[in-house]
Amino acid sequence: MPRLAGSSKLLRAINESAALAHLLERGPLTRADLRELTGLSKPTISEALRRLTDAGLARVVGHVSAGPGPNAEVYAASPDAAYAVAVSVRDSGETGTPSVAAAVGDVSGQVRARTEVAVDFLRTDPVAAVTEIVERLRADAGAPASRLAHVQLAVPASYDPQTDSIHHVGVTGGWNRPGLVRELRDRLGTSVGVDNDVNLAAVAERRRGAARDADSFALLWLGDEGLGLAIDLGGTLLRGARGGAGEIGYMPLFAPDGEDRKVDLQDLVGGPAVLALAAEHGIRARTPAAAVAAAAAGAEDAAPFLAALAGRVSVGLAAVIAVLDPPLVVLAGQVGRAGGPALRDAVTAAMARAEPLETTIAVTAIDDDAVLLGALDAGLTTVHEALITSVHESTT
Amino acid sequence: MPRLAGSSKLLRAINESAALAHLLERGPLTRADLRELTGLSKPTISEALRRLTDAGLARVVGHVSAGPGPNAEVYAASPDAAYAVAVSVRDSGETGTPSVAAAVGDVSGQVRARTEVAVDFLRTDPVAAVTEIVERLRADAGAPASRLAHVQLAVPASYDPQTDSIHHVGVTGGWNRPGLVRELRDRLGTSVGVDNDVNLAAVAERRRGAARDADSFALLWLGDEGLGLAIDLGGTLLRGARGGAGEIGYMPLFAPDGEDRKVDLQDLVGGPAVLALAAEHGIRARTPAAAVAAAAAGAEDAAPFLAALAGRVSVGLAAVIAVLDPPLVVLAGQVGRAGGPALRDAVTAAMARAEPLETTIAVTAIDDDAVLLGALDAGLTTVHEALITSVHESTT
DNA sequence: CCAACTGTAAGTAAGACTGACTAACAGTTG
DNA sequence: CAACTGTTAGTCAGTCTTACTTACAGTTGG
Repeated sequence: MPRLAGSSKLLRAINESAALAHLLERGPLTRADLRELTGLSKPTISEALRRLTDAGLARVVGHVSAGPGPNAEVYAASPDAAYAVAVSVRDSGETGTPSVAAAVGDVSGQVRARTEVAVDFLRTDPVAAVTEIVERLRADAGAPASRLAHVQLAVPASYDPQTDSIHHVGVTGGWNRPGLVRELRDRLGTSVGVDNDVNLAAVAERRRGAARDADSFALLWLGDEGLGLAIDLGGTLLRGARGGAGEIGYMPLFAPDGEDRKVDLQDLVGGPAVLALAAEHGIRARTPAAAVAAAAAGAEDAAPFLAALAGRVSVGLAAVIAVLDPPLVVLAGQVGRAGGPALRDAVTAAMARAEPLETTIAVTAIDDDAVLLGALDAGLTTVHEALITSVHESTT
Repeated sequence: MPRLAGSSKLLRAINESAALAHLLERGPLTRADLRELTGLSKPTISEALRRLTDAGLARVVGHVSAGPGPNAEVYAASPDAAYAVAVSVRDSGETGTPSVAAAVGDVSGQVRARTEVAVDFLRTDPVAAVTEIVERLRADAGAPASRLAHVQLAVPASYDPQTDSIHHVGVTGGWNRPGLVRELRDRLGTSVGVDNDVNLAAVAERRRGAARDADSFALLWLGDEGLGLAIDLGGTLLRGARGGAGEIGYMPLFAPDGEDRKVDLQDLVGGPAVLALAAEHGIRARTPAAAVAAAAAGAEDAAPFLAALAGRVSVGLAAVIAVLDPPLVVLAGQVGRAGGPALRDAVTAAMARAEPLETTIAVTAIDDDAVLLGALDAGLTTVHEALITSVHESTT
């Protein structure tokens, strides 16, 4: 419910925003398309487009001929109206120094530059490191600093916006000092978003992956190291009170007549546990993902291993399904992806044994770096919204 | 993001809606108040109020004198602009016939009539029974049929709007035939909402109970019979794919070295389980709630019983907290209410043992029929929204 | 094969209409 | 008398409708 009120200026702002929003969401459109979409008259659409072009937010990108008559001009949101940078920070194995992946995208969604570097956060301050990477990448993409609108960080941790601090950091170094994000914001001069890496992978999954048509879904991340859960409810991510939703790695499991064994889900399906389980079944590999990939590819005696793994996964999923009842669960992460359809079928079978299953299980459909792409998607969405509301305000 | 566009008519509609929305949410207001809230000018506010009054949606309810000058007129949304009826269907024990509670409320939130009857749904068709109750109650309240805008049903079951069917019904009779709600809608000639009783209790808890100031919260319903979970995320209830979110009674519990014992949460904290646990500790009572009430009141040897019960409750809550991370959990239902602060403290202690607890545990603050009141709150909210959008449309 | 013609659609210009704002004012009350 | 409520009059902003100009595609005739 918009509790909005105002005079004719508001009207112009609304109409102009609507036009821009359609251009951003649906791509290039003619005046006639916009007329159809907004229900506005020809002169009004013309006026709105004129103002948007003057403001540098839209431009003519071509002409289209549809039968007799003059060719209609095709308008699109200017790709270089604004840029977003995504930075994905991750622990690259227990020994290696953390690696940072980053990408710049423009308003049209195009990736304009991309990089990956190793950073030792024990010796480098996160703020300095991130600032430098962002600046270099922006320069590489040829984007003017004034057009850099948003920086989206992905961290293997949870972020609590209320206290502005990052918790459960899986990365070494000064990441968990409070106020870090504010500092970054000040240094970069842009808005800065921080989110859990698994949450951002879910964003990518919704945009371009297996969850494209899902109403809601849960994404279970089975990584080489940790595991995590992202919950997408109709396109909105559930983050929890302190950004701690989906921290199911720490979910204590119930031991019925229980001497407290303190078993949690991480002990069952975390990377080391998967490796150990594989070894028990005679499958040896360097990483959990490799072990699962071998099994999925049909190594001898693979079926029992996959079944055992699927059984463990289903334990965690049972809780998720009982609480949330998502129509779709996507398996992702290095291990999830490696498992492919074989793991998916095993999990489906394991779940069906416990209860009549009405939840679809799917495997991630993203081959690239899901976290980085998701962060970019999220960042660009933020930029889109900022542009739309900026139209609102500039007209005031 | 409003993808709204239009001409001056839209402007009028927006402004008028905004005025009505404020009247509905904040209660009686003067023109000056509305000017402040909407930012509109005096003539515009006057015009909007004139139109709302003409449409029977608002009226002058008094005058207020604030210093010199004429006394300002105080406007309020007409209480009798529309009515909502809430109907709560529940199983009253295993032997008794189901009981139905119902109430009529007006736009101002006032309860105008209320009733409670026993209905044998084995012999009476649900549609006929509900229609009759609604009609009688409406007549009792002196509300004209044309003004009855919405009927909200509360059922001890989950409702799947996609298939228009009610699942897991705890009530006997023809409740689970598909299309029932559509039928009811046709018969009553109003919009009809159906929701799980625990969800609706959560609505009441948010409006007038322990969760009034919470950002989000989970409500754990410990009833004399079943248990349930409602999840409120910033004022929106999470319902799940097929209305099955929060069906944690069926959550299978993990047995570590598991011969499948098929233990679920219902077996641990369902009514019979609570009664049995009480008996083990030498506490005998007719209902689970009575047992817990006795313990909370300080019956001898009560502490170990409460601790054991709290331990079981914490098993279920651990899963909820791991998945959702709510800032607040409210214990409700007959057993939860009976437990009072004693149970709350016991659960808090049990939870703190498992992990550093950042979640507040509270006891319901609603003494009346939470489900019925919540259904009425939900119904009236629907009515408010309908009124606001009707203003939008009537101006078109 | 080319040139002119015809019908259709894109975009613009002009005038009418709607709604909100400002400013001034009449009426009330402490 | 001063301050405040609510109305009236006039103005301004923005969109709509209608009519017009211009451009293009396809067709027809030499």
